Amino acid sequence: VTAPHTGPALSVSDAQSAASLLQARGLRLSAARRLALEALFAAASPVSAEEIADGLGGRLPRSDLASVYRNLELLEEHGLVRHLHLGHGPGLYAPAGHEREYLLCESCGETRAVDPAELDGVRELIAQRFGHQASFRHFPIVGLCEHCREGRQRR
Amino acid sequence: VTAPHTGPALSVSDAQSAASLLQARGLRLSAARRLALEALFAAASPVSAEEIADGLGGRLPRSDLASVYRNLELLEEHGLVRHLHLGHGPGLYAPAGHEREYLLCESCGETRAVDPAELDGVRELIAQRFGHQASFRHFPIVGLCEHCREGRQRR
DNA sequence: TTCGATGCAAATAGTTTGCATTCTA
DNA sequence: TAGAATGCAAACTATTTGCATCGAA
Repeated sequence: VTAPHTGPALSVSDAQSAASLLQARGLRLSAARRLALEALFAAASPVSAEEIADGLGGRLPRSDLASVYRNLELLEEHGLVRHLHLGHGPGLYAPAGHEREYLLCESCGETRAVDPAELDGVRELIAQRFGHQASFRHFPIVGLCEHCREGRQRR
Repeated sequence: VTAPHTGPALSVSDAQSAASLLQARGLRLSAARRLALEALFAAASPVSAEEIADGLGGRLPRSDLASVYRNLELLEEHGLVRHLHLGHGPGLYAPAGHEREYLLCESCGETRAVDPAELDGVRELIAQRFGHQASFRHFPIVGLCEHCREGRQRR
């Protein structure tokens, strides 16, 4: 299965309020945990556990990779974080409030993040046809981007 | 990136013709290679490298996992096989001619395989909106299946 | 002062690679 | 019989787990 978190997704918009929420739920606010939150919210796009452990390449203090994974799991269970996969390679993590869905070009590898509203028509069509309530947050829509399609137009 | 094969997908429909095609291209037809093809074509749905190495649970002779991976890579390069991912867990392999696309329920984990034609409307809408030529062969459309949606209706 | 959380090390899963040996063409 | 492919072992990447120690509440 794909979606592990138990509660609903929570839309806290910064590391500070995420931290408060954890405390309100009786969880301890350790340095490693605070760092994971800061890294997640500081990043413009989803990051890997390794990048978080490395403190986003030195911009933040580093922490242990095992703790990062443990904290990401906990944050996901609490609906503060979600993870996704874009192609192969390590899983990526984003704050739950980071509402983006993805298109991935299988030719040039480019990832395009779009606002969920842009996919509502697609979602609706899928719901009609299959009764399936779709999202492209976890896995991207794979295919050929406009540019690569053109490149293959004539032979 | 996601799609590694170089040539176009080839629609051979059985292990025998796939084997002939390999020979015609000057590749050797070893026992392990023949077995991989037989396993792939014998299976009703995509199988993992491990399942192939195990001879589909004993129905076929087993072969070495490393050779299975090497052969799958080669078969993919030759457009005879493709691989895909349904949720977490090992990658899955199918004959290139196995034209199915997938819907995955993130709640109950059920995978639904559909004929590509059923998704042409969706594909068209995505092409209009994004200029992206989509396929759901490699990653499934994740979401809530009809059944799980109902279960969440009220409450 | 007590558990929850950490850090380190080792284990696990999936996949890839090196190399001597085997076998196909 | 030459070189392609194999089998086995080791390496590698991503992730998880065990356990003694540490630290937040």
